[in-house]
Amino acid sequence: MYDPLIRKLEAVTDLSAEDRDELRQLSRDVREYPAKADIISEGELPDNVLLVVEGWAARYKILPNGSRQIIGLLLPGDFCGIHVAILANMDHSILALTPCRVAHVPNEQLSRLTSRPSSLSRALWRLTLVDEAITREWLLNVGRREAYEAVAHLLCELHSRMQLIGAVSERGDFAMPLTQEEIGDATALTSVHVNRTLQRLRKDGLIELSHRELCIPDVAALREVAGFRSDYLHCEPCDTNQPRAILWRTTA
Amino acid sequence: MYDPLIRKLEAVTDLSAEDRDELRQLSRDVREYPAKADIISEGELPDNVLLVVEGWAARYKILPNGSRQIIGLLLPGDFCGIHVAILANMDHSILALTPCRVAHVPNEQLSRLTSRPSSLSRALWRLTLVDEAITREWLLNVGRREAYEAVAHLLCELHSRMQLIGAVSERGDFAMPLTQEEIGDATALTSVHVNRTLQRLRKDGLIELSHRELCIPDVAALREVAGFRSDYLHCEPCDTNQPRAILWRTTA
DNA sequence: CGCAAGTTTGACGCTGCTCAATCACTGTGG
DNA sequence: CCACAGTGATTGAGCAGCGTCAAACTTGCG
Repeated sequence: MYDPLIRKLEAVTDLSAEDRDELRQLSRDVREYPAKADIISEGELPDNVLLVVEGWAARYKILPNGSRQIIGLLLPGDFCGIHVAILANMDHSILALTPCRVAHVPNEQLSRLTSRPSSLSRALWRLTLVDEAITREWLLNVGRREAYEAVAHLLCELHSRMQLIGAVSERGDFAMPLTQEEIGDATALTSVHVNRTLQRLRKDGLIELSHRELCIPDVAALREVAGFRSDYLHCEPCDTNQPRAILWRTTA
Repeated sequence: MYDPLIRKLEAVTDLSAEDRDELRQLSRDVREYPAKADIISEGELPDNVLLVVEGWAARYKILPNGSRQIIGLLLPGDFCGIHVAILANMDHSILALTPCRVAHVPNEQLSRLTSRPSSLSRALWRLTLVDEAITREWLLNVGRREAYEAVAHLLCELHSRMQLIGAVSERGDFAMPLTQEEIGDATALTSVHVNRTLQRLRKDGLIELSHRELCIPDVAALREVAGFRSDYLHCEPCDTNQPRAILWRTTA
């Protein structure tokens, strides 16, 4: 069975059969959400960690003036909040962009995996690091990149993340269900401007996008215009021979 | 002795004498950085957790085109990276904006505090939550708020954070060492436009800013124009009677 | 006193927004 | 099988917020 989380973790670490088993156990309580449904709403106090099993979701906030900012995208295999969301009320909402299947993971179950020294634990912690790095990169997108580069950068990010979970075909195309309005809310542009920007990217031969399918014929070229450097996603295997993080070790 | 971290934690939780002692022990290895010095540079692999004891610092990234985005401000009592930065290379740099005193905390020492169930551990975890919430709020600032509101919002945030560590006088003013260029790099504006925006805020009687001293005569008014809602900073004490987070508990 | 860093001001232009209409696609019910 | 509606994509015209460039001014400091 295809499991995006396992794929993602195996890209950076070796998993034992038991590890894989424990990870699969996380998805015991899977619930369905239709597109456009809120999975968690601002102010809620979630009592489960959520794991997207299938579909795309988005963290977002609404301003008093009505404009929406998407502050992160959740793809299959992504946790939302992994642990910290448990400490306090949500300060933002999470919305299903497509029909979603979301696993509700009891906190205890996940903490069993994250609170012991193991390569699995290390790999799971690394996921939160990547989430934060993505948010920081979005700040650059929204703040300092022009529309053309920003949209390109977002698409590069999605390409990398989809590739990580094995969702990119050999021809280099993948399902990209975002509407232009949603791309706009992620990059702080209007859908109108996103439209013109996408057209320019198409005209320049950098992307082929239609019917929710995105193909990037020359990834290097798109990354070049986007100024995309994949290292912030930490896709490459880490040096497990040198365990520098000892978050879990309680005795020095 | 004035300790910003202890003050910050005491705002949301009760600390025992031992807790305070352990926290003070974190600052055994304090190093000095002059203004404009990099405290950590992108690509480094820090082997200590850093804790700002005195002074202001900034996380930032530089784009190929040369523009800089400040992705977070570190005030006294703030950790940088608290734990996650240890897992991999830094994807951004940290710069001393003023002369800084920074404690270098061995990972083991901090993990001793964070890996056991206690109100102190809970409070420390909460700090990382707040850091992330701040980054998300900055996304709104940079992406969806107009310059006038964005600058106002940043100043509101700084006011709240300085108040938390007891650095705001009774008259409501505090040291705000950012230059207009730095404010610009934080809000994704140019220093020229920041200048005009600050003038407008001054003219509207919302702020008094000169000589690195900021006074907000009517906090509610400034928050109003900024659309500032302090809850994302989680300043209010949490309900310790209902310990919902059991990150540390390994047996269910 | 004189330099460096930061602030202020003005003129001008570009990127991206607004408003609004039209087109395309898909699923629905008659 | 087709008219219709709803959602999203596309296009155009006009405009405004903010950037750029450049110069003058102010302040802190050695």
